[in-house]
Amino acid sequence: MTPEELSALVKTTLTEAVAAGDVVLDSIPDEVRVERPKSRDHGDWATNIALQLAKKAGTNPRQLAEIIATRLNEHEGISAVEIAGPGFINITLDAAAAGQLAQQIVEAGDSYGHNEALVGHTINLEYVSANPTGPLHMGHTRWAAVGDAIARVLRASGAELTTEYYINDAGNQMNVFADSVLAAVHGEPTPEGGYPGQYIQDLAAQITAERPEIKDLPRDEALPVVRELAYSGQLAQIRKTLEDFHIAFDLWFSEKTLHDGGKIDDAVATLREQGHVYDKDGAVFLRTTDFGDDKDRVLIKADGEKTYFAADAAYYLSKRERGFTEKIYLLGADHHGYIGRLKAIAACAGDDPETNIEILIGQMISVKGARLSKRAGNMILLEELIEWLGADALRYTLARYPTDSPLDVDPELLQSKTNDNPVFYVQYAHARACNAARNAEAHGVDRSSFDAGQLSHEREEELLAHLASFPNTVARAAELREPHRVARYLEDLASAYHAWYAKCRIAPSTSESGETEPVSDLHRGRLWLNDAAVQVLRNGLALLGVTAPEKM
RNA sequence: GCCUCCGUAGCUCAGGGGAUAGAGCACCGCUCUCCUAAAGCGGGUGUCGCAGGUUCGAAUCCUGCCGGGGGCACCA
Repeated sequence: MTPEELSALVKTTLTEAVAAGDVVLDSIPDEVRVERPKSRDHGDWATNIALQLAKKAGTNPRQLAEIIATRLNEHEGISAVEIAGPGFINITLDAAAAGQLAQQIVEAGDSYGHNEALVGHTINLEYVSANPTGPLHMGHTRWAAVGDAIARVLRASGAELTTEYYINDAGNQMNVFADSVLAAVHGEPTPEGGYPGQYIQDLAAQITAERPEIKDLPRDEALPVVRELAYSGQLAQIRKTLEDFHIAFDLWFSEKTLHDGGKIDDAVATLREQGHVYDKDGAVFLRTTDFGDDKDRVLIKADGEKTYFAADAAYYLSKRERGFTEKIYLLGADHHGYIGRLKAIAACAGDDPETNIEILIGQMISVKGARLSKRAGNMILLEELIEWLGADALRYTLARYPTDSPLDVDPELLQSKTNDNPVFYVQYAHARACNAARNAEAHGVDRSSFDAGQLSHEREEELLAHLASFPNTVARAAELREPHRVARYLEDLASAYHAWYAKCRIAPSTSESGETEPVSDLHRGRLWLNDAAVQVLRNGLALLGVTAPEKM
């Protein structure tokens, strides 16, 4: 029996009690929370439902708990129900009812953990969106790892999701970029305010190799060509780095297409119709202060040029037209000033800024002892971090912390192979479990039958309870956009696995006289449980984009 | 000045209004003639920054203060 099934059972019980007139309640909550209590003395699962509803039911919590407990106790699979403290209901399951879960997990396979928490939500998730004027650096890595993990938990929770990378390929910084590369093509120093860094030289060399004639073209003819080649070269390199980080976007959205397609004018017109646009001093403003922004924002400058803000608005409207109910933006802490104006865009467009748009701000990260890149001036590059630390360790570490806390990555820790390095601890549990299964098979243990009641060891109950909590963990991670919960969960699960492994042997043992004990239902049952643990460790790591090695 | 995030064990950090606030590290022991000891088990640690408030109950929610990180553009 899973906690979800138990929760449903408690709810049914409550409904029945109301129908029978034992309890007076206007409404029954949609969801009854069933939790794993901290202390094992408090049973397998506990609910505080009686504490929550006592006042509404016009009774005291213990009395209400008593009514629920009596009815609950009659159900199959429940071995004990106790009322404790102010009115907690503590529930203990039959070993067989708890053990059944192992088989359910194995049968569910990769889909175990998938849930329906976000069914019906059509979500757009935009992240990274680094300018294509340089390589990805450390500032982008956190959102790359966390954003992709969020995407995975959202999908696992039933959301319909599109992930997007917004390419800032219009505007002045592209001209500056092109100027810088062109200067490098001619072997000239970087222009004032241009992009420094060896990568500009590299791009120039690449372009010169492909198109040697560019060097001889007049400047105004060379510039657009260089611009296009440098842009596509840099973007390709960004995509390659993300691929190496095991990240794929559904859509690469070009800002330029907004300009070229007249989408910005359309957006201004739409916002004007909504009554939020005004003209002043020759410029066109959006009255974002109506919705909490600290100042109105310019859409079109007095010189007729469209601002980045105008493109941001047009992009938002594009997302809106494409039918997304929730538009999530992942931004670095340096962009937190954008919250007000982006929310205001949503409000001006007629959306609810509380629900239709979400802006997640990630705090800064640093890496101890990281060497600054020669290639990119003062930056630490994502590609170099991947090469140095490995995609698995990097992704896991970045996804392990809530994004609102600053993070200092310790490379030495990431490379250590002991249990103070969480990614190795979890991966090792998986590899160890795979090895245990191979060993058991070699000793003749098979999966021909499954007797759930065999899994009655204390460590088995503990492991089963952890395995049971996985779907709820995924659902919570998705609802709160907090994938670090999955990582923390995996560490707890790995710990429960190691503890079980130390006490409960899967393969039959050999006595001192050299006789091997016969394979029993206990061995088979444990192999099923081991399979279930392997499955959940793998599924959890997959949500973080981390591999689950079968051997280490 | 305004906005925003943070403050929990010696360190790095978890913690969904619930029971005795938890992990890992560090420190001290113990456990491999059978599955990976890259592991497990035991040992103590707290004015949850401070002060009010909400409630049956607050590390958690609200307000104020103190301390620290980050940010303010007709920039891109």
